[in-house]
Amino acid sequence: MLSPSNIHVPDRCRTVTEILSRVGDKWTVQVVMRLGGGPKRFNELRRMVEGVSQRMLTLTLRGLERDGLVTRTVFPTIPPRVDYALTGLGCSLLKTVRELGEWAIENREEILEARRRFDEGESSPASDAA
Amino acid sequence: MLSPSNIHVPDRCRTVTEILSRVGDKWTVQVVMRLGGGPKRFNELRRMVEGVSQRMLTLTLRGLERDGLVTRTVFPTIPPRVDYALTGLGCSLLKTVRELGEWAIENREEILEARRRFDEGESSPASDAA
DNA sequence: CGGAATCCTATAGGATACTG
DNA sequence: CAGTATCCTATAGGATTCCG
Repeated sequence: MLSPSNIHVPDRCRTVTEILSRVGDKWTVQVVMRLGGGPKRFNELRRMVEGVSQRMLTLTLRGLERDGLVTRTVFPTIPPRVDYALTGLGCSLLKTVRELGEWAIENREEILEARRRFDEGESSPASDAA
Repeated sequence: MLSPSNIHVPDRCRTVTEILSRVGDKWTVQVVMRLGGGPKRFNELRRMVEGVSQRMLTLTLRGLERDGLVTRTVFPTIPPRVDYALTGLGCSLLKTVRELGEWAIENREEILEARRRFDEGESSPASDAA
């Protein structure tokens, strides 16, 4: 159904870019990954993600909810309780994102080494011209 | 070799987050995808990516080069010519990123519809309480 | 507990002008 | 052509305070 991914369709590019900018933000992926372990409460997530501010967790979850990636369930108890869980769509995203994560882990060392080499070359640019 | 991806290793999380923040920036993915079609010159890329400023293209390419994802080849001619090409590492990233792209394309409509529903519900929050 | 609102700063990134 | 340098603005996002 899809045409081969190596042809350039502007509309698709925009789609991909748009989705990636959501996925690429500072917290979305981490939140999705934690939710991969099952539904979580707000502060539970807050503790798990570590480093996220309350504000950003709220915004991140709102965005995910808006895109149909997580559900938000309110229990009108006192104190209130709110559960967040991945939808089917969210699970499929998690799966894909995990693959990117695997790539990152597998190639971490190679990237870090390339980075070291690059930074070395930058600091002494005349060394190889001799 | 890798432990299952469903256990939480802080170090890995940081790696994934770090890599994703590179991939998730505004231009990296688009540049990598265009380079998937073979080596490109600077202004050639500039025209293909469409919307990218010269400054950001430079920064994006520098970042990719630093991480060992693209090579930069200078031909000391006049006018100068510089070719950018994916490395093996860059190709493997492209492959993974394309999968995320496929996901985005496949689920585009579902996401957009979820978004519409969400925005509707927000604008008339009392409608379902009746 | 689970937010919303406000304030403030750091950074991303665009536009422009200059250079080898 | 392929950058670099500078300036400027918009946005992301942290810290804090208040609320049901």
